[in-house]
Amino acid sequence: MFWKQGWAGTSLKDLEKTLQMKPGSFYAAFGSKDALFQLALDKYALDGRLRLQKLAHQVGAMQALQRYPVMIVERSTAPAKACMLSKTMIELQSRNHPMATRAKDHLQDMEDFFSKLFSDAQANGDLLPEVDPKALSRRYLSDISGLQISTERIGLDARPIALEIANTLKALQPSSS
Amino acid sequence: MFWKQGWAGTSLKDLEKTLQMKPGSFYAAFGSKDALFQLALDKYALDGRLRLQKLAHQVGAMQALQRYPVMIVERSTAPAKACMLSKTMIELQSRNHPMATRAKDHLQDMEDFFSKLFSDAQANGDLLPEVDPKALSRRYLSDISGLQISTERIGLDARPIALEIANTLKALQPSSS
DNA sequence: AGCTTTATTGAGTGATCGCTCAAATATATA
DNA sequence: TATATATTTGAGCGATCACTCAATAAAGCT
Repeated sequence: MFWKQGWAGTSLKDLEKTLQMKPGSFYAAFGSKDALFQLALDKYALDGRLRLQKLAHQVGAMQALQRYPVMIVERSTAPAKACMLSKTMIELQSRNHPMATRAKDHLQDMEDFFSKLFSDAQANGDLLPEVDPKALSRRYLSDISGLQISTERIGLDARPIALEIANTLKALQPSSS
Repeated sequence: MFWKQGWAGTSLKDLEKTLQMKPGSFYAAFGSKDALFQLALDKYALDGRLRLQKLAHQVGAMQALQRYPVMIVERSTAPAKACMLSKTMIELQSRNHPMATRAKDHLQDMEDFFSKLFSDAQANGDLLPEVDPKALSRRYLSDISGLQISTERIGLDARPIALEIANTLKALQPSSS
């Protein structure tokens, strides 16, 4: 619900209804709205990382990074298309809300994780050695962020964008593979 | 203020203080919070379009589209880095708020305008004829959206990303220029 | 100046916000 | 079963939300 509706867009009444909890129970269990939001935000970041990690383990880092944008577009079960980390940062940055900083840090973690995967890909010979993993991961995260914004535009088919991002990576593979 | 703080993040008290208006005057002048928001949103969309249009008139369509991402990153006077249209869509889509649809439509207008500029560039011989302006503009808007998200990440230097987006376009120019 | 029209004022509306806490209920221990 | 501990309940707190409107002041017209 936080992911879909954002911080301000989710009221305690909404949460109480969904969780089937009265105010008192809610505060006994979670402490505050912000505390639950942080749980949700951290879980979002962790789950995303685990999903990519698992995929990389199955099909290799380079393949995983190419499939990832397509996965994002096609995942229909998600409560929202846009990234919860980006949404949170965008929504709460101007209020100097602690969750904005936390979201920003999670985005940095994502970038670092992408960078690690690109390094792995290089070690496997699936990515040209002259490419800088740090620079590429920064660009890649930016592309993914844009893709997720685009995916939120109802009526627009974002799949071609996802494929183009994937193809850009494919072009960075050694020609033999 | 709406651009920076978003719809929910901007209260009438905030607006009254900044505009130096009492509630009555505010409602006499604008009708409602939503009405003023729409004025701001439409002005944002129009101004952005005019800025790019002017630039295209000065240095040509292809040059303008290459400078645009760099402009976004370097513009320090703007109240926020991220695009107000994206922010609005992201914030209000789940509430089925009319402004979300309007923001989405403005984004589509932007994409169409980009497409027109790419067509102009082709007509001028500044863009390879085999490129599809519609597909390119869709990807370009997505890249710009991602860039704007990245620019919002304080501590991160987004200029390299902007330059990479520009360079991607440069690679689509006929080799002679 | 006198009158009409227009604009501004700010206290106050009901609704909703996140949140509290004493009372009621359920669970665990003796 | 009797007592102690833990949990749930929901009315209601002060604050803030977008917004209204009768009273007041300013501007325009003859």
